[in-house]
Amino acid sequence: MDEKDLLHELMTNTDDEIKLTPKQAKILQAAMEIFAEKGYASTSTSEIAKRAGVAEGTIFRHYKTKKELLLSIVSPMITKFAIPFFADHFIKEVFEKKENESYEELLRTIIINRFNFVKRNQSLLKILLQEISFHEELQIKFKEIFIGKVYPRFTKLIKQYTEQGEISNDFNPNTVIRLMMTTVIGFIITRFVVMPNHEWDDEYEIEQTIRFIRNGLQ
Amino acid sequence: MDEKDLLHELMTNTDDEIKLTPKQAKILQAAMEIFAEKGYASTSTSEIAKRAGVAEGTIFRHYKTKKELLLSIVSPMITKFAIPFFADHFIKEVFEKKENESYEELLRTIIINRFNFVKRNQSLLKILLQEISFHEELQIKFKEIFIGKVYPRFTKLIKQYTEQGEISNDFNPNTVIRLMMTTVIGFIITRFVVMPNHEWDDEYEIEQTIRFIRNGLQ
DNA sequence: TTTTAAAATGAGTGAGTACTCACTTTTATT
DNA sequence: AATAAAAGTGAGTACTCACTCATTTTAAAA
Repeated sequence: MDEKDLLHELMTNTDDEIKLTPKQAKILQAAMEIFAEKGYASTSTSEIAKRAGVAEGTIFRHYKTKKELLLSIVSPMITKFAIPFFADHFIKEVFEKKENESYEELLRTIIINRFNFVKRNQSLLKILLQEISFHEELQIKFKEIFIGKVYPRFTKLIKQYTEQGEISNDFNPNTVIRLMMTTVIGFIITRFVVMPNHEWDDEYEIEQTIRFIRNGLQ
Repeated sequence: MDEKDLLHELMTNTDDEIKLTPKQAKILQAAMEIFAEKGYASTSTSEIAKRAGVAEGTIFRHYKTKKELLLSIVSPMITKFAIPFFADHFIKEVFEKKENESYEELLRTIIINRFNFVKRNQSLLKILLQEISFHEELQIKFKEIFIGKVYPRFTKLIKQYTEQGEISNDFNPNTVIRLMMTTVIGFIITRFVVMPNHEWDDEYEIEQTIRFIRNGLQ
């Protein structure tokens, strides 16, 4: 898992049987591209149909509304981005390191993992960031996953590392979460959204970011 | 300065004479509100006119296009946000602290200063964040100010503090800028855009953010 | 090969859209 | 009070929008 992009995954189910018709896949691909380029509201269904090489009516055969098309593209992104924080399959891979190992390795694993995920799904991240303010369904899904899944597990981890003395207990756990997340997400957004064309030494930046967080919370 | 909001400032010149007609001010206010609520592309000029209590034609008497109206609202925000980093008037206030004083005070002054600025201009920040991806004029203005004004001064400061030993010289100066800015801007965006309704202890969060940056870069 | 259902089509529809312009009202100047 | 300029108006214009639906094409089953 995690080696394919989200769009490809949307097209196949767990047994790799085809779920979508070829035209439907074309529609998703085209919509994703244009939404990322010019935003959901400025994108017309006729333009999507054109780029997908499909009649406009075909879009509405598969998606009742333009908004439903958007949600079918963006919704999975929210879950997938948060998955290492709650899906058991990933937890073993990401969280279950040798006992008492400093959290540096954990931090590194998470950052690299999410870095590569976003690298493969830059357009989707852009669309998500743009549209989450305007569509309540996305906000609800985000809150649901964050409050229900990510936050509790995160809190537990931080308390654990605070007890082990790796994180100073002067910091409120919520503040620790905020600082960690803005640093990591801030890096990823800077890297892929704000300055995607800058020449980055990714390995170096990741290592420095880890150092910054470790020092910062000590 | 800095005690009034940007919109009010747009309405008056330096001598506090009125530059805009009352209807024009109403248009700016209404446009700002609705752009922040539902985004530029989803906002119709008829709706702006309605909320402003004005005929639709009046908008186009003052602004040739809907886009010109957007730019007249958002453009000043870019300059104003960056002003403490280059306008001489502000530099004295923000940067010229006692010599050899640790940069903690500088950091605090900048954060509090920009925090309060955004507090008074939350809608404008939201619009700026939403629209900068789609309007080249805004990107150009941003780059111009950042590369020409903010970046050089920032680099100089960081080199200075690195020589003084307050910032570890293991960090590349550009990486330091990135880490500092994502932490500060990440805090402000979390505070006012992502979770504006959360109960924040602003003073506490600001102090912890300063600590995090200081520790992180040492 | 015939039947059946799903997929795809694209001209058509009514509700907007940004913007114009001939005209009226308000304000400033003499 | 007369004149000119600026501000404001709103019906009208050409066009685009998301979405519909009767019809045709494709693909799978019998």
